[in-house]
Amino acid sequence: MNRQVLTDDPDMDAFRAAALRCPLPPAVELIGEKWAFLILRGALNGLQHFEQFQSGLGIARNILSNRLGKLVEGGILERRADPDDRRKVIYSLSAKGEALLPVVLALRQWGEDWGHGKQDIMLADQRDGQPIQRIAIHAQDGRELTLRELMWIERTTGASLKRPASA
Amino acid sequence: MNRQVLTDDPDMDAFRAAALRCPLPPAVELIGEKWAFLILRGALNGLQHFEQFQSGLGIARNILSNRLGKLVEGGILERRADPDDRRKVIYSLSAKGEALLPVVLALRQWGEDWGHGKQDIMLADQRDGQPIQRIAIHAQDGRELTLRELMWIERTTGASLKRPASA
DNA sequence: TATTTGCGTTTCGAGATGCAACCTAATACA
DNA sequence: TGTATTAGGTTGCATCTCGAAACGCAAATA
Repeated sequence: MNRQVLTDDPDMDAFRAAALRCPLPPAVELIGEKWAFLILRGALNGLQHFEQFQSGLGIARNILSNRLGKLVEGGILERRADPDDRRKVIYSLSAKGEALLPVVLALRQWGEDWGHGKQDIMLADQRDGQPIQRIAIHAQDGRELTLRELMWIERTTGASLKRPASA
Repeated sequence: MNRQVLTDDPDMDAFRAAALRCPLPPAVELIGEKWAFLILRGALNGLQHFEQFQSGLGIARNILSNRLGKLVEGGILERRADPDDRRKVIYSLSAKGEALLPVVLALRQWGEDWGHGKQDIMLADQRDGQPIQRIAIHAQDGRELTLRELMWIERTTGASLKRPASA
């Protein structure tokens, strides 16, 4: 009964096996969706209230309500009443939500690189006002790496794997 | 007729104005979707054929067909006939598609950090077998920066902005 | 020639989405 | 005080998308 379904393709089997423990699908389930991602961007830019998201993003109210709920449920946003105006609700990023900044920034950068419009504002270090570095994959020695310069290794042993198997 | 709708909230107006030129929405339109993202992961891991994606991801055939088409249309995947077997079609990443690796990796890393399962394999530098660095936001001097250490500046002048306005 | 494989398309029911109208509590205004 | 407005939803309904299974067709295989 606990027999594994195997194909004649060892790569596929490896892929499926690895996919079972892959952190990506649950993450995608949470923010891999148009509105969730745009809400996240809004929150990173300081939007806090229902009406701000609604008019800022142009999302339908019922969908916004649903998405905010899921993001809160997923621990990305925190929901609390506004002490200054008890009609209002404040949605703010949790630490888990703020940790998504590199993902959003990497995607923004990709969008700019590949012609989906360029912003005339950019992020900078508050300390000296210098723009931040590009987001990239770096080797320990600091070199930038591309897909073809990478290999998979086992976390514990460091042993190398012939083929990739699930990001 | 070309009158702009203004609210009484200047932050919101700035946000909406910036959103019009933001590279994120088009990017999200392309890959900000459950299956598109997982197809991308598959492609980064060497999946090439329709049947590989289908059985590997467990996606319905019509949806897979549709998503592959959109990814090709969006320039992320390239579609060509397999010279060795003309029934087969090879979907391979374009340069534009490969450039999404940091996005996928950043999200995988986030998933691992926040308890959505940890892989026992990791990416390493082919040159020395050392694991890659974490993906993060770096200042010019190399320091890692968090959301609160960042500010927005104007790209051309370097002038600082009081408030953030669209990632 | 008959069968299998690869890559789709078609069909159809279920669920998600978007819009507008409505609701309720808290606040602001007269 | 009474009335209007605002914030944050919910409800109803038409439409769109999704997913599973069946079907089609060309190329490969037996």
